[in-house]
Amino acid sequence: MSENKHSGNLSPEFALLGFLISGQSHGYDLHQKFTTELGHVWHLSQSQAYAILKRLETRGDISAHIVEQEKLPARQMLRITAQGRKRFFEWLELGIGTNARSIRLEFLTRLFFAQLHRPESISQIYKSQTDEIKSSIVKLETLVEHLPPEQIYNRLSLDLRLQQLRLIQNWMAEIRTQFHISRI
Amino acid sequence: MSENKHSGNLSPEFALLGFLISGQSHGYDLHQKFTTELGHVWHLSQSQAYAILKRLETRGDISAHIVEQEKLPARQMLRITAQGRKRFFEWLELGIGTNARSIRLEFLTRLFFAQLHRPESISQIYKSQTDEIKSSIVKLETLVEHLPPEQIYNRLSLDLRLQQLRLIQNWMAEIRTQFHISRI
DNA sequence: CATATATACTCATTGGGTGAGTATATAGCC
DNA sequence: GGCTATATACTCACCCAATGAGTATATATG
Repeated sequence: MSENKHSGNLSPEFALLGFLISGQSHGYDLHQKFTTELGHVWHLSQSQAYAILKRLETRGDISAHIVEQEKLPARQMLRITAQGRKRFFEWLELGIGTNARSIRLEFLTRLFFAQLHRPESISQIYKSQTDEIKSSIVKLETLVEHLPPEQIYNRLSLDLRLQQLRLIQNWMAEIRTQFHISRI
Repeated sequence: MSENKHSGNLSPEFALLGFLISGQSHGYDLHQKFTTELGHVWHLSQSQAYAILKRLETRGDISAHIVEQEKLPARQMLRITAQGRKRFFEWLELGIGTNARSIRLEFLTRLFFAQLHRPESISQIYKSQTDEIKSSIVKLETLVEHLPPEQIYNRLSLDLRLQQLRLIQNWMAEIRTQFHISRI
């Protein structure tokens, strides 16, 4: 029913994985990259970044090995594993969110990494996102239609969500032209 | 910087408190009420409702006493305390969110309970919300202005957030006429 | 007579998120 | 020389959000 339901893939973890596709790195650097490149898309505190990386490691999506440094504290060098790579590209091409927030966050992140690692599948990714939006607009429209008229707060909420989705459609159309994404 | 920062007041806990203003009740019933009245504003699972109520109790915002029933399981009858009442009305008149999601969620919830418990302060609540939106639009606009042109994903993100805030302004203007809220 | 639905609540687990702390190095400033 | 700020690199303790499943009983419906 609602967007609070977290689908499990709305999280910066795939972004961290995405940065590791380009080569090994460590927590501090990944957080830096994240902040400068996607800092206004979503926020990730340093401690959160480390927590997510720890989780990715226990799951086997990345592997860590310590690199001593002469003066500064030791680094945990992180590499993406085959499994992590697999999960990342699955997310890149399959993962879709349906609410305004997750679209802004996830779609932009996906676009960013698709540009980097899979430019050839951008139009596919774009299409599945717009399709998802269209279908969730339809769902919402029928929901609103059948809503008892006395439920004014529920109606106001659904109305706004609908308008937000339509706004996102326009915003995405803009992106299509900006990125020269072909229609399929 | 970002909206992920949870301000601590984006939570259905005040809604539960709000239902208890009208009189004592118990977890099951509160969750029912919540779902039928605000179920499309935000989602609250049963177990979440119980978890929040537990927290409110340990904080001293509500008090519980067990009422045995002949056949069905015992109820935990819940009453709002003086402290809880105070916290609720503070939230009602002071709490404001600044991102699209929290506005939809929190503002509608506040409006709902203000209608019920404090109709005379609706225009004040409305005004502080619209003021907040206006100022966060200004903030975003200057942010976008000074954003280095190469940060295209950050720009797209901020652009969408700006457009969403403007959409919310229109949506709120609609609410003003619907609820006959006077300008102050 | 079986099954679904309503009543009423509990528990274990995962994940999101903050804020502060630890420790060292270097660069700039007065 | 001494002070402070900033950068590097990571850890820890804590709290809140959220799900999903489980427990147990009663009543209504086919």
